[in-house]
This record gives sequence, structure tokens and C-alpha cells, in this order.
Amino acid sequence: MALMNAISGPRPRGRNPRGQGERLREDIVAAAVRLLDELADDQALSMRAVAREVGIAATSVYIHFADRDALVLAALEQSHRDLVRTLERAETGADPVARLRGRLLFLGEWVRGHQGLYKVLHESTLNQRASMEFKQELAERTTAAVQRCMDAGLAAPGRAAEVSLDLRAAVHGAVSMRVNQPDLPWPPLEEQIDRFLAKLGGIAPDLLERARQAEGPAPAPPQNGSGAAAR
Amino acid sequence: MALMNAISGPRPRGRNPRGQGERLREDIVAAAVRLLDELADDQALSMRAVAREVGIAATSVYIHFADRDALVLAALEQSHRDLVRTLERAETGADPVARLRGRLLFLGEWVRGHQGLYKVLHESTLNQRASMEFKQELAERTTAAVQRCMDAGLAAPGRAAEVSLDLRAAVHGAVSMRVNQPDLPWPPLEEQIDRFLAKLGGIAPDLLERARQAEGPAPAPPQNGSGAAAR
DNA sequence: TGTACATCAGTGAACGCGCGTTCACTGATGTAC
DNA sequence: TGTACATCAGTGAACGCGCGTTCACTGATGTAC
Repeated sequence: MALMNAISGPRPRGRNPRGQGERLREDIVAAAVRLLDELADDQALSMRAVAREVGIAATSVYIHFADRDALVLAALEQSHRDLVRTLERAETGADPVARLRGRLLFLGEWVRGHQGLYKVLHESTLNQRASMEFKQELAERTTAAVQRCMDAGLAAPGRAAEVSLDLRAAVHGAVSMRVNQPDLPWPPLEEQIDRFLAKLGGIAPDLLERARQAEGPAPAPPQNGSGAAAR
Repeated sequence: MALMNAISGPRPRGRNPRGQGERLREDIVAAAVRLLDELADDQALSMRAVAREVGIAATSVYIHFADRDALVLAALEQSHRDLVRTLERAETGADPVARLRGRLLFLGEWVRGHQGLYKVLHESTLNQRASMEFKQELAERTTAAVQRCMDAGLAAPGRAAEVSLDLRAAVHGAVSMRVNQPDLPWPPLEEQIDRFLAKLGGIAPDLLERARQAEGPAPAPPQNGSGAAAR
């Protein structure tokens, strides 16, 4: 059914049954997420384009969202929740080093598959207009992952918050450069992240090597059905 | 004269004398640079706003620029040239470590004073639509600065291009996080850059300490007369 | 069982705006003869 | 010395567009009595 809709274009969207008005809200948010991933710019998202994507009148968006910023914020919060959820699911296992490493690699892969969403989440001017506190969760969990490595004696002792900040800055910069200058010849992100883990994280190379072996060749890229991954 | 114009608003701009038509081009680029620094978004810059800023008819912009992207590109190239020029001027002295360190710190200060320009240069979607090869120069000069440290035995030997890439990624991420989430409590950038130099650059802490002493308390922030520094 | 009413899930037309860009034009200044 | 013409540095009006948002409205479905 969803497949047919995707093929046949603008679906003949009937009104939701009584009491199910919130379904439209979910459809609007999902459409906004798709468009934001394509546009890579919150200012470029228009209410009318979202309505067209959903197959409703432009005014119907206002039933659920006061204005454009409110819709963009809802879309970003949803995307971020999805990211955190899949990230937690991927971060299993007992080895703290493997978990921290897998975490950063997964983030890198997620960005590769959702470049537009990454840009809107972290680089759009909406950051200056609205607070997006939900993003703090990612930072805190990364700090916790660093702390676990230190507690287990697998990383050089130090201030976990500081090491986490440096790691996040480095990975952020590495993926940002790749997203924003996609035509330049970038070396493999995985190796760069391993250097960051060794040098900034203070993790012994043999421990990283072990984690690399345990993981397998490469993490599976995320695919949420977003068109941006194909770009 | 320039001060009076800044105070009295839209100046009565006479036409340039014959043969001096290129002056208008310079004024247009300067206005575009100012507006881009304020807007922090290339898509938000309008030809009409630039014309208003200069005090000319909107159509006059088309005498010198084919379309909006051409104007934005010219403004960015100009900004980048200015940055490189002031950066080279600041990077004097014989100690390769002090030069590399001063370079990264100066870049950090420049970004703090030109947040909007930084965002448009490195994070705007124009990067996907047009090539901005002039930016390569910065990367190459940073790699050269790293190479000099290695050659002098002041940094751990290694591949300079790789170390330079890691340093640039880390610094880029550090400043990007501060620019995009200005309300979060960030620790001092200078200390973070020193950690990057020590851990990613392989520079001994005592050499960094010596460079820190030699430089003085803090580098002077750049002031180009752009309004963005006050925000 | 009927019926008036309330609620829900949306819609269509319209307002006013700023925008990128095109077009034909102006008026001052130089220059060939 | 005069004059026709070319060039230069811009301008004003207009086109058509998509946008955010508001407003009064529709029509189906449930519910109190």
C-alpha cells in the first residue's frame, strides 16, 4: 500500500476517520522530514510544498502546527529521536571500546545517509532562532560511553566530558567537511575516526584493532526510505 | 566620510565618472559581504537587498553579476582572500610550532568575528551548486605549516597531509559547534586547540607552552567593520 | 426511532509581500570628422 | 569650432512567481434528548 502510493504519486488522500486526526500530523511530519533531507536547508522548506507532498490543502498544515518553525522543529525532533533510537539499538555488546567506536562509526554512517537532515539539525540558522535541547542527549550518551572506557581501564584516564567534547568536535568536523564539500577526494572516514579514538580518546591501538575485527568489514548503512541517500 | 555615510543611512550615491564603473562592482561585493555575514545564509541574500544596501537600483546589480549565485561567489571569494591575507600577515616568526598554533588560533578568532561568513563559506548549500576551489589554499597552507613542524623535529613524524586533515577537521568541528549552538556553555577554544595540537599534531606540551608564553595573553580579535561581530 | 445540534477533519479563495529577472530607456561624457 | 554619433553608467516599470497566513466555509459523523 505504501509502495503503491510511492509509485503512483499524489495519492487520493481521504479524510481520516473521526478521532484519528492525529494521523495527518504524523504524515505532515514525515513529509517535512523527507523534504528537509532533500533541501538541506530549513528556510527552503515551504508549508505549501509540505502540503503538496502529503496531498492536502496548504491550510491543513495549520491545524497541527502554528507556523513553519514549529513544523521544522517537530520534524527535527522526530528525526533526532529516530537517530537516537537506532543508535542505541546498534550499540550492543559488552566491550566499552567497541561500543564507543561503533557509536561514532554509526553516527558517521547516519550522516552519510541523511546529509540534508544532518545539515538542518546542526547547521541551519534555526539553531539561532530556537533551542533544540533534545540534541543534548546525544552528547551526554557519548560522554557516558567515554566514561565507561575510562572506568574499565581501556582508555587513558582523564576528564570524560573533555575527551567527549574533543571527540565530538573532531567527528563533527570530519563529517561536516565531507557533507559540505562532497566533490573533494576524502580518505576513509572509518580510519580517521580510529585515529581520533586513539589520539583524542587515548585508546590503545590494539584495543581498537580488536574492536575492528569484532565488528566485521563495515557497518550497514541506514536506509529510512529517504530519497537523500541516493544523492 | 565613510563614518557619515554609516550614520546618515542611504547615501545620495552619484554615478561614477566615466571609466570608473568597476567601483560600483566593489561596492556591491562589499555590501554582499556585509549582508551575508549578517544573514549567515546564502539563500537569504536577495539582489534587491544588496541594491538597497548600496543605494542603487536593483537592476544595476546585473550590470556586474549575471545572477545571484555569481554575486555570492564573488563575495565569498573576496572574503576568503581577505582572510588568507590577514592570516599570512599574522603568521610571522621563526618557530614553526608558534606559527602553526597561531594559525589555528587566528582562524578560530576570525570565525568568532565573522560567524555568518564562516557559515556561508563552509556550510551553505551553495557548496553543492558551485565549486569554491579557492578554499583549497587554506588547507594547503595548513599542511605546509604542519610539514614545517615535522621537518624541524618539533612534531612527531608522520604524514603531514593526514595530520593536517585531522587538525582541520577537529578545529572546524570545534568552531562549528560554537557558532551553531552559541547558547551552550563552551570551554575556551584556545585550550581545545592546544589539545588538538598536542594529541593530533604530536607536538610536545612544553613546546606548546613555550609558544603560548611567546604569544601573550590572547590574540587580537579581527575587526573588519562588519556588523556581525557585535551580535 | 427521529432530529437538532456539536464536533471533527479538513478545504478554497484570497491577501499582500518580496523576490529574480527582463526590457526599453535616460542622460552625461567623450570622440571622429 | 561645431556637430553627429558612440559609449558609458546607470534607472523605472513591469512580469510572473511562490510564499506564509487568514478567513469563512463544507460535509461527514457522532450524540443528547
